[in-house]
Amino acid sequence: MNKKRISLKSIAEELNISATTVSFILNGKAKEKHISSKLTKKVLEYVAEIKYQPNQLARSLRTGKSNILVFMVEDISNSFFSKLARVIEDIANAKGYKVIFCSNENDDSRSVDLINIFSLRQVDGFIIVPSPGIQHTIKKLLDENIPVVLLDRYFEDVDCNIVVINNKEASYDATSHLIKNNYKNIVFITTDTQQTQMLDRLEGYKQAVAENGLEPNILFIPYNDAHTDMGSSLIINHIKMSQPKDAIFFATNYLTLKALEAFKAEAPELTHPLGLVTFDDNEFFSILTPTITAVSQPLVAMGNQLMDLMLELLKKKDSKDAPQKIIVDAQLIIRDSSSAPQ
Amino acid sequence: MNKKRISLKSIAEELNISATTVSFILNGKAKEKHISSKLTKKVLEYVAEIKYQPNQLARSLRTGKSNILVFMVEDISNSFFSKLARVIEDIANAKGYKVIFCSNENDDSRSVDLINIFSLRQVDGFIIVPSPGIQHTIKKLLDENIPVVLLDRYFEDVDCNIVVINNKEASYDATSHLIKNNYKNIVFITTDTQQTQMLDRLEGYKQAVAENGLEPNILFIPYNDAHTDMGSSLIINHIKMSQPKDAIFFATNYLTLKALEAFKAEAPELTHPLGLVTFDDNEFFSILTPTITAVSQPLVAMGNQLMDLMLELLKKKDSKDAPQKIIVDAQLIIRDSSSAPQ
DNA sequence: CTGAAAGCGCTAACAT
DNA sequence: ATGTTAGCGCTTTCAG
Repeated sequence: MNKKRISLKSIAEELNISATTVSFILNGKAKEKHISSKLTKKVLEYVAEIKYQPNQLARSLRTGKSNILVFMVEDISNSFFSKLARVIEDIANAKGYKVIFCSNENDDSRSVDLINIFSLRQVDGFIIVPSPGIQHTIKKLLDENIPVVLLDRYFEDVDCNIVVINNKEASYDATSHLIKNNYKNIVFITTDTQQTQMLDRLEGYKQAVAENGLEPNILFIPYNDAHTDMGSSLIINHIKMSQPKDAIFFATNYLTLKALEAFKAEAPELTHPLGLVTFDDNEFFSILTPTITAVSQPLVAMGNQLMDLMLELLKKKDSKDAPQKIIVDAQLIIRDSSSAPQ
Repeated sequence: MNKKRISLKSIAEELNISATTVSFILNGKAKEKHISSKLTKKVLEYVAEIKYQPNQLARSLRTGKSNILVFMVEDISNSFFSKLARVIEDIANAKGYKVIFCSNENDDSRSVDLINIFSLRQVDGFIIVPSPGIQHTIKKLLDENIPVVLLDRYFEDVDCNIVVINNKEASYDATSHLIKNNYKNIVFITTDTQQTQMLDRLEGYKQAVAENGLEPNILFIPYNDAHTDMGSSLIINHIKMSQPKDAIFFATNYLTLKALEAFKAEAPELTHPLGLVTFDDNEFFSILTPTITAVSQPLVAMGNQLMDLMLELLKKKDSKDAPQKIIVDAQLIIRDSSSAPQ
């Protein structure tokens, strides 16, 4: 049993040629380097026989490329992000890239740590759902000419490639839909983060309400309460106080989940007459009673756009083209929860 | 602006000492190597000032360690796996490891490809939800003394560390629960894969049914149909044919989802009188009508056990201790869907 | 107490 | 048409 790890060198020795030649052949430069086709064939066959696979680490160290991408999201266990992760993973794999996923919890220091750590590993590119205050870190990446695409939200003052949905319009449409169905007091429940996606959704809601001569009714849940029972309590209390109990528009999926859980457990009498619309579709929404109307973000389209952009950046890393802002249209999926009240 | 990338060497030059000394200090070997505390302090301060961070790739190439773990699951967008991923990610990060997630789709060649690719990147350890036929690849990893922990399912003929739940008992208990609640014709719906977790669940069901003098009623869905409409049709047809329409026990979460979708859309009249129990809990089960009884796999406990094992393996990679088989108890969460029929 | 030097495995100018 | 050589940035043995 040959214990010696196979390497370029060991192959070269075995075949009595130089490592360079082997390297050229393996990297498809045989033609270009005028290496005889017999030798090429011989090497290829030998390599196939012993199933040699080059050490990627050494290669990366030398070339500066790792063929690894980072996909940093708020929370990989959130179904929106995990579904999207799957789309991206598949595209990346097909193109020879591996993907590292990580969750930043919308926390700046966590984001910065993760970005630093992966930069040191010579990651080739970043797809990032940025936490509120990491403009500086993003800029640093851009300055170093590292491919970055921002997802879901962005910074006005950072000139970066981004893929987002038309949050404001989608929110406007969803609100208008409720209004058209005769709801008058639409509570908009959102978080208190000052990030673009949430502000745009709020804006769309406000505009639709104003245009129809209605009063806005907005509940801000502190971000840190949103995943806790504190969040549910705030929601339930607010709804109990609202007159008339009419409709709710949730600005993001985890608020919806928290609220539905709480309604079911503690105030089932509230949920029945309420109109409900939420951002982010979920496979369970068509099974719930009533089925839930949702603003669906087109995962596959977004994943494709994201990777198209990224692959382009990866190709021509040098050229400083103007960054692109890609806006994907969300779709309102109308189900029972938003039908006109009796 | 100093364009020169900072490296150990550049620091050494700047400070007029050797790279060796810097390396020792940075790796906490100052004491051990009897380096003067003044020098140590000076270096540490300088390094902090210029925010030097060592190139991990070079370090990995030299040491053979990457501080990266792979977590390979069937499908990262499946909520069971993405929730677990989150638990593992957090523990790993706290211990200085990064995690690469990937989905093998329960496909052997995909699994083998992924494992190979990551081996070449000197990944430190693998947590794997194995596809049916990769014993050989797992054995190869073990032979090379690479830390591997199998999750959810395993191979009888591979001597590997594993973390699983008590599938058979959990399944037996869930079936018994239905029987106790007076269900007589319990359809067990599973996939046709021959993997341990599914076989054990089937076994538990059979045993409970047999002990109570009932007839087993088993529906095998081909794995490749399970995520498609073909799967739903098979289920609906089978239930329509079953007399009496009584109860269903789903052996895995995606079957449940598919079936619930289909029932809601095409045969709402069926679902009402049926008793339902499923493997794998979901946050939406307590919101559905009726709420769904589920065998809950304790994610946090599993994640902890998994990482305990992995970290132990990582520490003493040499010693060939007997592999451990850790069995975590699942919990039956009783909700409305399994209450006694009227 | 500190440094020189070898080497992890690969790539790519620069020979020849 | 193929080989020599010099690194990529780090760790670690061995010498002093």
